[in-house]
Amino acid sequence: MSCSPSDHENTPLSRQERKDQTRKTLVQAALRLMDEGRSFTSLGIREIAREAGMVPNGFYRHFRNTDELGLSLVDEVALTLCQLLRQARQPDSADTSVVRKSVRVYHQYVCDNRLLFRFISSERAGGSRILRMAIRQAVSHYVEDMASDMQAMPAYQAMALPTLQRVCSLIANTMLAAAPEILDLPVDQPALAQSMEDNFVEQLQLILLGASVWRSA
Amino acid sequence: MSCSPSDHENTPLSRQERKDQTRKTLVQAALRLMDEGRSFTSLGIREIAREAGMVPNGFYRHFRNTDELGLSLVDEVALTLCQLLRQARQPDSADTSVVRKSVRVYHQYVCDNRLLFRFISSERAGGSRILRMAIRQAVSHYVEDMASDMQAMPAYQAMALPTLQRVCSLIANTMLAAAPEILDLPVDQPALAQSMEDNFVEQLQLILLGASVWRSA
DNA sequence: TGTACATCAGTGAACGCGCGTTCACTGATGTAC
DNA sequence: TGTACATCAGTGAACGCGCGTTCACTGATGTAC
Repeated sequence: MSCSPSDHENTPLSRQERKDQTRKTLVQAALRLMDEGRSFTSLGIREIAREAGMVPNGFYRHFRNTDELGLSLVDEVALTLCQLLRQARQPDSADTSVVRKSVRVYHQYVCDNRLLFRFISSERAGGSRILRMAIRQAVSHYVEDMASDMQAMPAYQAMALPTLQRVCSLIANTMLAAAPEILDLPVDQPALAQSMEDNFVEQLQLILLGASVWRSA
Repeated sequence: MSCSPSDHENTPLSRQERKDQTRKTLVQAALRLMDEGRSFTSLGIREIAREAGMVPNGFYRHFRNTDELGLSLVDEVALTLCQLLRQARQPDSADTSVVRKSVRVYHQYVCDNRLLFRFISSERAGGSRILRMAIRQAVSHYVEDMASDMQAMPAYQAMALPTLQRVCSLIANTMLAAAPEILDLPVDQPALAQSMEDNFVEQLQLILLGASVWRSA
């Protein structure tokens, strides 16, 4: 009857913990449906619940409607972008190999967070205005963080913050525009991936080059 | 009983002309629905027909399903981008005022083609893979045309075509990323529009500056 | 030119189905004593 | 610790409604003679 220590680690989840878990299941179900070629505004409560393995009205225990689930998705976006930034805190110059390394890290990160990047890409300019604005704000926040990170680097200390933010905004746009292309890459054509990477690297280098000249102009 | 010359100009449309006209009405109806915050994949045959003022099954006289209508939309996108390029054929240097003028032309163009730019923006990375690919191809074509246009200019003649295409791709990305922001601008805040324009101008200048240094490097 | 027939864009009614939402419920978890 | 009660995440059935799709139709336009 009494619980062994191992039981304490596995089974006895509190009611709240179970609820949070189910909520996450619903959010993931929505992401999975979108990965199958659906847009957020086309998702229905019944199909999300079904994908999550629940009865239709179970949805209402967690969200009042799909918009509310959408905002929960944006929270996850903000978190993911924040982690991406932390992961990219190493590069500190416009040096060729560093940019290439960053591009590879980003590529991997997009693949690892495939569902979420599909969501960001498609809903950043998508149908729902609320979601669009929320994602835009998350991206803005990401850009600001990136800019203050860069300002701490020796190479960019002379640059005015607004200019740096503009540069970071350009970089973020370029990155986000690359995401759907990365996700649509056919798995059996590594040459295509390579040429896309080269292209991506050169575009970023061009931006950084422009920035360095701008700074000294 | 006989037709006057003025009648010849107005009324006597052929069956095919009437059909084409109805088809356009359906396409415009779909665009209007998307402008109201709907994504393409969430559009239904019945509501498109309703918005176009037809009986539900009238849709089938023009398209087999919504995807077929989508491809028709992409055709219009290609056409619109082509016109945009023609309209922007004047600027021929990275000179400040020219970039600003181009940005203003673009801004106006996006507003004039509001519905179509909403569609491009939201479906470029949207749910339907077919549509995504089709739009991407239209944009690629636009980028190539822009690149060969620029290559004819004295300032860019020394630049290799692949590099120019990369630059144009960056410009196109920046432009397309700006479109939804332009469309979401509140009408009563001209200051916001101004700061967005300034930002947009500086980003393009930075790209062109990077390109000019790249070329001579 | 006039007539007889073919075509076919758009109509109106009907179908089966999945949708969002509601309701009363069940039974495990949490709380008070 | 044990008992009695409250809470509430998830269930199952039911509702009215709009959906996609089909069918036979109408009547104006187009064509052949």
